[in-house]
Amino acid sequence: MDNIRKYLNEFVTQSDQDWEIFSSKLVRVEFPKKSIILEKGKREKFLSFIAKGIVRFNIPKPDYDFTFAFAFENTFVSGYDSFLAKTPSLYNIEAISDCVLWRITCEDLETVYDSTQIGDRIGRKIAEELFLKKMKREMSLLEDTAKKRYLDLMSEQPQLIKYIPQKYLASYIGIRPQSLSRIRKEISI
Amino acid sequence: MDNIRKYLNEFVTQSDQDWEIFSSKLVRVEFPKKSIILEKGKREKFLSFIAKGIVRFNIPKPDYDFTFAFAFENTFVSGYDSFLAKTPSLYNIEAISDCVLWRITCEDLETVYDSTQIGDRIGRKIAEELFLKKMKREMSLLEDTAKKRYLDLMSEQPQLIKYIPQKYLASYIGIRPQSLSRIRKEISI
DNA sequence: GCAATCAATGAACAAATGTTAATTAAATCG
DNA sequence: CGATTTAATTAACATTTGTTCATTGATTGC
Repeated sequence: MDNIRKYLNEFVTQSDQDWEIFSSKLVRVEFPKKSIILEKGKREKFLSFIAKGIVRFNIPKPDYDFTFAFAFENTFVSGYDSFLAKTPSLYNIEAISDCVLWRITCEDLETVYDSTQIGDRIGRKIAEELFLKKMKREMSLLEDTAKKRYLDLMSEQPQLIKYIPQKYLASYIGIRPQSLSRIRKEISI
Repeated sequence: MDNIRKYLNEFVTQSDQDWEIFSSKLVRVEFPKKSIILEKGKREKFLSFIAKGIVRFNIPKPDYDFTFAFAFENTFVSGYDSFLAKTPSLYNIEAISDCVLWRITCEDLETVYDSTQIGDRIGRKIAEELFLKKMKREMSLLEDTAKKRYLDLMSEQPQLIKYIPQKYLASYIGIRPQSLSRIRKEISI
């Protein structure tokens, strides 16, 4: 749990008391590789901190499985839209590798928001952080070619390329696996 | 200013006292069509509510002008990344039509965050709202064709098509103006 | 370890979008 | 209004990505 506090401290300093209120709600859960952490159609009930592992956000479709995002160790993950709007999730969240999560329920988080000085601020900072990430991604999706997105991903997260199957990477980049193969071939030449 | 309070009330009910603290900081500013509200390279100092008009987010480039987002009446607008991280803005914000904004400075907003019960909650809700929008957009950019994005935009915001030059719409959709012309031609047939 | 399954590659052709350049239409400004 | 500038359209060709299908490579589970 120390990592969670460390992560939060980058955003905002909390009193020991507030941290106690928050951390007492956290529950440790393990998910084996390929298990589904959040199922499409169900409502997200948790905000989770990834202590170990990698997850993907995906929409299973008749023709193919659409992966649009990843989340990595030492970050928060949630079906945030479902969580916030209390609507059924539009996507799955799936463990790519064996994962360890620390989770807090929606209701408990509301309690934290209401009963601590700092709850809303943490929530604000997390939402702000998520927004900035999506904004960068929006620009990349509009401006860059698939090849550039792949090269960027390689240089920014080289270790991930090893653990994430290429078909998921391809989907994330916005192309088909065959096209990613083609790009990889070009690059290596 | 009533519209601002109305907008905020959809997120969170505020006490009259909190509203007074917040609204007393708001300053009305007009921007004529084509004027620059936030200049690339400068730091965003305001959170603004659009009382009237439409703005676009753009990056001016040697070869062409890249528009990646719009903001409309009765929503908040800001160079939020620059605002939050206190870094130079990566883009311009420009008035597409004559605009009326109500602005609060970064510093005043911090004061509101610190001196009201509700400041962080408003900030959280705004950031959450922005994040959800970007998430929907991410999926659309990955999944949909340019034609589908154009048709969606037409059905969701039909009035906008009238006011926003097509070259900006094309950029927003992720294609060149020539390609948008081609798509429009196909559709009308 | 082997069979079965799934992932990655490769090639040929189709579809979508980009690029360039010319033409027409619309907006702006005196 | 008329002249000038800017925006939108069109067309021809180039490039990128998608689609289909076959083949090879890697994993999984018994």
